[in-house]
Amino acid sequence: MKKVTIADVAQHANVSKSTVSQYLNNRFDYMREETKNRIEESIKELGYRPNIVARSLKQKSTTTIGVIVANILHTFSTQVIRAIEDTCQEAEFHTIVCNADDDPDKERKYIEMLRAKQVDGIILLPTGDNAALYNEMLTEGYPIVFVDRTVPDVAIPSMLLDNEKASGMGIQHFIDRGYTKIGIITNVIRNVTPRMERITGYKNTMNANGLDIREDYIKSLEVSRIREGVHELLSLDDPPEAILAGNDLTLIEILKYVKENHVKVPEDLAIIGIDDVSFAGFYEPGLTIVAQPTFEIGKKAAEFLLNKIQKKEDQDEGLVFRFDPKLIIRESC
Amino acid sequence: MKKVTIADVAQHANVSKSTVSQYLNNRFDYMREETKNRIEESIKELGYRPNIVARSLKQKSTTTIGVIVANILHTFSTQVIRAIEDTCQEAEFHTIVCNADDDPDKERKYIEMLRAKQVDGIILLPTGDNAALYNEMLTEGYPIVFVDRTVPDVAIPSMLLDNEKASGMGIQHFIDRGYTKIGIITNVIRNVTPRMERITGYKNTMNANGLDIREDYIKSLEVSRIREGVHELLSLDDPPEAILAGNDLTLIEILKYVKENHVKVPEDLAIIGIDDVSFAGFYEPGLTIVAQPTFEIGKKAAEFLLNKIQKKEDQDEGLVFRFDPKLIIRESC
DNA sequence: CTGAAAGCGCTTACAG
DNA sequence: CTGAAAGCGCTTACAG
Repeated sequence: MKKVTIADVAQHANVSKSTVSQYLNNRFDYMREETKNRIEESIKELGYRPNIVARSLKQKSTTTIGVIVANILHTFSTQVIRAIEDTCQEAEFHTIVCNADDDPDKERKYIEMLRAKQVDGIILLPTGDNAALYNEMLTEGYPIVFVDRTVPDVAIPSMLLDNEKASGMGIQHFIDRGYTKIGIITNVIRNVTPRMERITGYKNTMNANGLDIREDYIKSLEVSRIREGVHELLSLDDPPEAILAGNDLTLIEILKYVKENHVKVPEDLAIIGIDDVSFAGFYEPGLTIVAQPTFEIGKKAAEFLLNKIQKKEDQDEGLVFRFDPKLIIRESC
Repeated sequence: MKKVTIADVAQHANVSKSTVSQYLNNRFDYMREETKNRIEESIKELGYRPNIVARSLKQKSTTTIGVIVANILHTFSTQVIRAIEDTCQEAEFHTIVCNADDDPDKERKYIEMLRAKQVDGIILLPTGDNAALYNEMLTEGYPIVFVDRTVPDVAIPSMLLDNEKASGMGIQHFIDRGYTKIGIITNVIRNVTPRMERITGYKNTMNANGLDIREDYIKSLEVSRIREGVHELLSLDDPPEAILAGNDLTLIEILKYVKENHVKVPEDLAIIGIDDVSFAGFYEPGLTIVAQPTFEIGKKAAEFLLNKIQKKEDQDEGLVFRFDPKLIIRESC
């Protein structure tokens, strides 16, 4: 079963390799009908399949992009990946997905590998800790876009949620329902955009409604410590009656606590989460959620990158693209 | 910012391209320390990054494998993908993941594309409807393994759950808890291994316990019709008191029905699902589940494929590898 | 210990 | 309308 190459087809069809190549690339302008048919038949007969690696080497394009996510465990990441794949699919681009696992070293390694593989561009949900490397790619003009986060002093186009608005929406909904003792829990990795902006949104909205900000109502913890955090919050003399979960993983930890301690939602504790988790609708009670437009975000990121790759012209109409969150009201508040 | 190639490094270090190539491939046996250092420095100075596409063309290996899943919406698929990626990662292989969306045409197209891209092998969660194509790859000796399903008359190695045992375990647990009126719902796409085997397991276990099999307790429906199916089941004169959900998507539909109709679990209806969904633990009540060893399955598939790719020797000690399910008892039965 | 040369399978000006 | 030739950036016998 040796590979059949373009040379075999050429020989079989009694034409030159060039002509077969023209055929493969749909340049029929100057090709006689008869030649065309002969080539077509030879291809079928020999079961020829073009070698894209060879083509890539010559054309300097692999029609493949890389996607590196900081942490694949987030619903957000998987949904964005899906959107990116769908969008690339339409443009006949392939994607290679890598999970940096919140580890900047892994991230760097993946960037190197993907570039060695000559991917035409990269979509990065950055860990944030490789600023020098990011900037290097930027100055080289290598096509890259960020998703979910921006990085200080790195002017790479970023597609991300309007995080302040997102937490603001959740908090405002609590307040509209009459809650005033409202806490927020986020999970901390590094000082990363979404978490900090969400806390800002919380504070701003509390202020705007004339409510005091109590630092002891604000918790930033590692995932493994969130349940403790909930416990501490609820053990306060004057505990919060509502909690905003900063993302899906945080929400899940809170729900685990709720189950373990037979907390009644929303009677004992109202809950709103950011990120529309799969079970929000049929969980009992249905979970009120601030959803991210994950599909739009992924789609925009992919389109932006593909544009950059395909046309050389600059399209950087902006650097930071903010997307609007959406409040989905169910029963947990 | 023109690309620096091996020729540039060679020139800069004052050696030949061959020698640089030796260096890159860690063949230091015959290289003077000094040469080595010179090359090393030149690489750093020039910021040289080898072009893997060129290497792949020459070596006829891309150190990349393709993974095509029939339907990415299943928890099973995403978990298996994760395991495959982790395993490949260790072997310095990359993966390209494609979602066939239960569409045999898409599947065929992906297989063609991946092979044109010269991936070294493919892991397929087959739709099942491309038997001719599967067999073609088999006879060509192209490295391929199946996961989750076998396909009639296609002798490709397959890693999959012991499905009969899985549903048997669930049914036996119902029976052990005193249930005798037990139904099963699966979602139907095509006549695909897991679904059919799970129904067989159901029947066998009922029989083994001296219980009659009622055909009206067995439902195979499209996802969108499952809620109706539950309704029909529970509207029977003599309705089942326990239902086994054939997979995660089915389980979710059942839970939606439960919520909409205020069914009490397990008092009104005991439930067991196959596939350990993310929320099983903190859902109220905790969901009793028959879990698949998704990580093991994915790992085994990847190892098997990589073996086949790397050593040419045949390792087909078997054709169908069955994995044991595990019952996780929580509160829904 | 190192280099010259051929070749992997394509594409692309260019010539005719 | 079609072909010969060069080249993409590597690797790999082989020669010395």
